[in-house]
Amino acid sequence: MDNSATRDDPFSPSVVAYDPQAIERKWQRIWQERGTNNTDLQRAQRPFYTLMMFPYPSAEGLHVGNLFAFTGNDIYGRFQRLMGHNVFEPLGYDAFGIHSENYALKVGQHPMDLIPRNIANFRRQLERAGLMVDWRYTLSTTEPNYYKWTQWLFLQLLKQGLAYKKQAAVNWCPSCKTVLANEQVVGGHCERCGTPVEQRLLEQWFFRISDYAPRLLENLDYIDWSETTKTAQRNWIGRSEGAEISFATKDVKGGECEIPVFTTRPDTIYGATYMVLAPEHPLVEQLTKPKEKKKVGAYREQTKKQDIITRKTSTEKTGVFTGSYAINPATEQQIPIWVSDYVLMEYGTGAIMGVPGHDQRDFEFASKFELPIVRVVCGEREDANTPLSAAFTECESGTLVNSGVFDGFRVEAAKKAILEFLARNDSAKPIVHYRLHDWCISRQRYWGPPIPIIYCESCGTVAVPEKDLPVVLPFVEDFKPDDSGVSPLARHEEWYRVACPKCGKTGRRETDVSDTFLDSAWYFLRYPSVGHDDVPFEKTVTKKWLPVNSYIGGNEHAVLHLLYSRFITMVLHDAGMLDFEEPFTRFRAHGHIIRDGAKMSKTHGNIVNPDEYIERWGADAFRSYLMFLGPYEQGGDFRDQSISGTRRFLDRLFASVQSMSTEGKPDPSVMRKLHQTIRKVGEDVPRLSYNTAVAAMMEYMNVLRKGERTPHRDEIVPLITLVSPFAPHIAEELWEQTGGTGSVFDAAWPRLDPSLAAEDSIELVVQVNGKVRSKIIVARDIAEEAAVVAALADPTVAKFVSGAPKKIIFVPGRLLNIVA
RNA sequence: GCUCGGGUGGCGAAAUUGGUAGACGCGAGGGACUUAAAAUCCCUUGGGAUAAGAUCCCAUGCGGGUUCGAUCCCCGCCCCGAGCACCA
Repeated sequence: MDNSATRDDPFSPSVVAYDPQAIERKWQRIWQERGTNNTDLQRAQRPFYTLMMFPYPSAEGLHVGNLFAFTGNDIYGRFQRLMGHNVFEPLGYDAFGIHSENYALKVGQHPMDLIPRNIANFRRQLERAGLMVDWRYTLSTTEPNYYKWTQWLFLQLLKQGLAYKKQAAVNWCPSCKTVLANEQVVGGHCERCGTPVEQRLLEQWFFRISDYAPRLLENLDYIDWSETTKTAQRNWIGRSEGAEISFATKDVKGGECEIPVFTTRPDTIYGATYMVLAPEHPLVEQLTKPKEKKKVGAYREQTKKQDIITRKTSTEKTGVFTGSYAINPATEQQIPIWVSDYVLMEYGTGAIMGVPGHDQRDFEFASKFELPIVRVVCGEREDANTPLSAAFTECESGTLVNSGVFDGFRVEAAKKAILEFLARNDSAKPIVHYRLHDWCISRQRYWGPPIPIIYCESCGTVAVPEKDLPVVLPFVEDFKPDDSGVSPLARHEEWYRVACPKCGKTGRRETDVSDTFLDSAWYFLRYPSVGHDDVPFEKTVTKKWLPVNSYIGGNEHAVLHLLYSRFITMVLHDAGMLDFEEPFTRFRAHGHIIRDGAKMSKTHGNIVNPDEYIERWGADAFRSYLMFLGPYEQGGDFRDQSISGTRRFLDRLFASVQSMSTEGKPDPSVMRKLHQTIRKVGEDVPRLSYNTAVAAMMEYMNVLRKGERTPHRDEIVPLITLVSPFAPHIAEELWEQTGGTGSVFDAAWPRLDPSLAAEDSIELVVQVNGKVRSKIIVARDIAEEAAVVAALADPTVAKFVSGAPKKIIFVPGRLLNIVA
């Protein structure tokens, strides 16, 4: 749109048209000069901390997805400020990690050069978007005075016994000879060269998040979070109640041996016709009979080679027999012990009882290797004697068969009874398992905070003393991962060769860096304490500002980032450093925007560059459009054409203020609509119904201008405040023009007068047999009898009613239904 | 396969979750202003019957059900999106 014609029109010099570029520049300058967006953290009376997910500063610049997220947060924050809170709205950069590193590799530049440039560009774009960010408290995870405390955090976990080292598999590309992150593995193949990915075992650092599984799960019941996010976390934590049952066996040397298995279906024990161990199970070695050694050994080698993803997704069952047998504690029969990769070492005990009749995976395995399939549960409409063609997994309708004394028990009762029966000789106990496994924080990479550990020949693993932090990530020219399987830092002896802090002998630094998710697991604690260089988070300021009051972000972080943040907060709470254990009081997941029906991507060529749109339409119109295009929590479809709608709305708002009258009195019916709008917007914004809030304001604008009337000052001034969270620049300008003092954001939200908002007559819907036949205007508080009389007086209603009505349904103030 | 979203005009979407289906916006059509165009302003805009703005019928992915009344609740399907994925 080009409004230069109107602006320069010599025939209407008195009319000043809305010029977003000029207004936005002006107010961004004023905000900066006056410190409008700054929050006095010490003196704040009603602190309110709004948090948005900090972006990864990519070289491409700000994505509309970022802006969609930030604008939604900003509106919420600005609204809270208008409601009288001292709002703190910080923003920083999540600049470490594989993303940045890969991009740097691709363009052949160093991340240490690249990142500051990207951050500067982001900062410029973010300021143009008109966010109420207090930039004095910004941070980047790549700054040594930030990651110093990330390393400190690692040391705290180490101290608590929550950090430990173990062997774990990583993705390995044999062609590129490098460790791959999960996102670099596409369908089991290396993203870059297409070679099938293998597993490699490396010593890595882990955090015991699984110790916190019960608490991470239980607290979900009381925190005010989007249900979708809570559900995702519940599934990820994956609590299952079941039993651990021991199967007795003899090892190759004839010694007694017990193999515990985990099952959620102890009721099906009579149908356990074989047993399976994970290939990595420690007992495989001693259970494999000499003549099976070769086969089993080869199978274990083969599964080790397979990459993690194809192993987990292949449907064809494979496996080998060990030659040994175990005793089913219920039937006391011998059952063969197999090894198969469909059993995972990470879950349960790494061993299962095979119940092919009632588990589809076991059914497939048993069918393939011709193991006996016994039915022990029967559905209501089933014949217990017909052979199974698939596993019968229904629980509710099942009754036990072929299960000795338990025949006839219902599944739920049988679970309990069989468990009690087995517990008598200690071969079973009830147990709860979680699928959440420990958090691997080691990365064999360059672009991250070095893990603060020194390995000493005589002292072993030694923590870097806190006074020596940060362990600064050195600038190295060759940061590309290589075939060594360890971090590029391991090529720099001058860096890793250090004296042991304990004994002074030669030591070697840990050369792995930590996971980016560790950087982001505590950044919200840091913001209010930026500037306190001697502590990670300062005591009084933390007490005042945390936990975070409002956090709005994408659900793609529902499990990783949000769960890790909760875990870290709990750990710090337990260490006595925080007095709360949940970091985010309220969390809302926003949706995602697509464009012209497709996800935005380079290949589709439908990426929106915010700069161009802000240039063309103004930040205010662009922000408002992003909020208007669909329900915020669901996202929506971005269409270029539609932006003109929100822009026109702002044009009209601007024009109406220029031409408003200050004489006479406001129209009572317009004032009624105004108060209805104040109510509607005030209700919609807190629940993130931004699209309907904008619609309500547009509707009011239509009322204001209906029949080319000139709006009165009192009718329009409150609308400026309603619009301000969405379109802050134009609101400030109009606030100033209408004689407001200071910033509109330091004024108050318009006071709602419910009596002014109330209608005295209403449109009552009249139905006959549930079909709308008429609408009659009646007093708001009309009684049922009077309403029936009025309705029957209406000829179209009367037409459908013959004789006395059978029934009357009356919804006061709304609807009357006559059942004839 | 499992879990969570979602399916409503030409399009993005509303409907205070059992009470007027389609608010608001885009687009489209018509008109005013203009030499003209753009911009702006006004009117129309789910489909059908009808001389009609009166009135009636049909319509919220499909098929049933509950109810005076269903976009909303229940049962059985189909499609789209996102995430998880051999978790015993």
